[in-house]
Amino acid sequence: MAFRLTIGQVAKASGVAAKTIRYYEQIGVLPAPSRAASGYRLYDQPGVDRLRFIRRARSLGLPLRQLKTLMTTLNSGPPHALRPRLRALVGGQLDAVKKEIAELELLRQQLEEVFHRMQTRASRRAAGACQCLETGNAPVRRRRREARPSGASEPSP
Amino acid sequence: MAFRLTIGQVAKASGVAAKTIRYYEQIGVLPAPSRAASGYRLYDQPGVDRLRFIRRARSLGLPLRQLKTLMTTLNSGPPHALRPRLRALVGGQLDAVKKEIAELELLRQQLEEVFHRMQTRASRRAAGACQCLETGNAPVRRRRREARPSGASEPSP
DNA sequence: CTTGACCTTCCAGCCGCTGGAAGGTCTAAG
DNA sequence: CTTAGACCTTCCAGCGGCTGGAAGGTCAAG
Repeated sequence: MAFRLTIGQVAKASGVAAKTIRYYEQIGVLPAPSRAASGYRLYDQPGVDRLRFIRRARSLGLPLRQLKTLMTTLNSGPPHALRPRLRALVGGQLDAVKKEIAELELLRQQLEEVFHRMQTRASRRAAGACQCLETGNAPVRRRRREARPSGASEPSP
Repeated sequence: MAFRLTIGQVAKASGVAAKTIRYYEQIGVLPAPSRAASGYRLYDQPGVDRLRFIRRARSLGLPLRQLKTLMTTLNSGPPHALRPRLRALVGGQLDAVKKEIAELELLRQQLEEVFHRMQTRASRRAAGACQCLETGNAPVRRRRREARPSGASEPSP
């Protein structure tokens, strides 16, 4: 009994939003699934597995671009060959994360310094440029972009 | 002798790319400067100061949206009033950075675990879904977005 | 039959720039 | 003078990874 899930069901089953699934398909990270007569997408077990894999990989921060090549390679060749590729990706991501942590620690120091300076020294001449932020050459950083919960309560498999 | 700099000169002087300056003006973070007969933008000392302030604030990760309200408030009211606002912004950013560091530490743990598992346990059945990435519910993370150097060699002031 | 939950497609926006095209201006050299 | 090239102007588009919303089709329950 090969089960077939609609996109909403597979979204719940995998913890990936339906819109995101369509997007993954659109950019070629996922292959197009079969369709019902109505045009509805229908997913089978491998489809769900792929999606869970992607979700996990994304939760580790692997970029879709890399995942895309990984997935297309996987769909058209022996699967054992991509173990080392995946390991390299994970290793690269590990390095990147370490680096980013180091950068953020630096930023934190700067912010703490500025914060304390602003507390203690009340600057007098706060003209066109406020001098409370005056030195320092840290790299420019974006503010946190809220990570999606992704906890999606693994349902009954 | 009130000096007037073209956008390229002020870009060098402030360490902010000319394109970025135009962009800041466009979104209302910076007021429109005066223009030469040719249409060239011309910046004066307060203009340069504002730009340096923005650059520093951005280097601390303060979002442009906030900076915009800060700057417009500054341009139309008493400057001392925004010291606490700025301090609140910096404090908020500090909290956000701490939180992000904590998240990244978690992610690093996960990546290290996965990396080591992939080294030791060679998984046999690597079918549609590779099981090496199978558990875990970390929030989704993006890969590092290369921070711009921003060291821009503060020139002679 | 109607309601409402689901599904489809497509287009637009988030952030903070950055690249490029198409054209105007300024400076210095030949 | 012309010309080269470095600068400036505007506008449009794209990066990543989604997410929101519009406009419309489908399906099961009441």
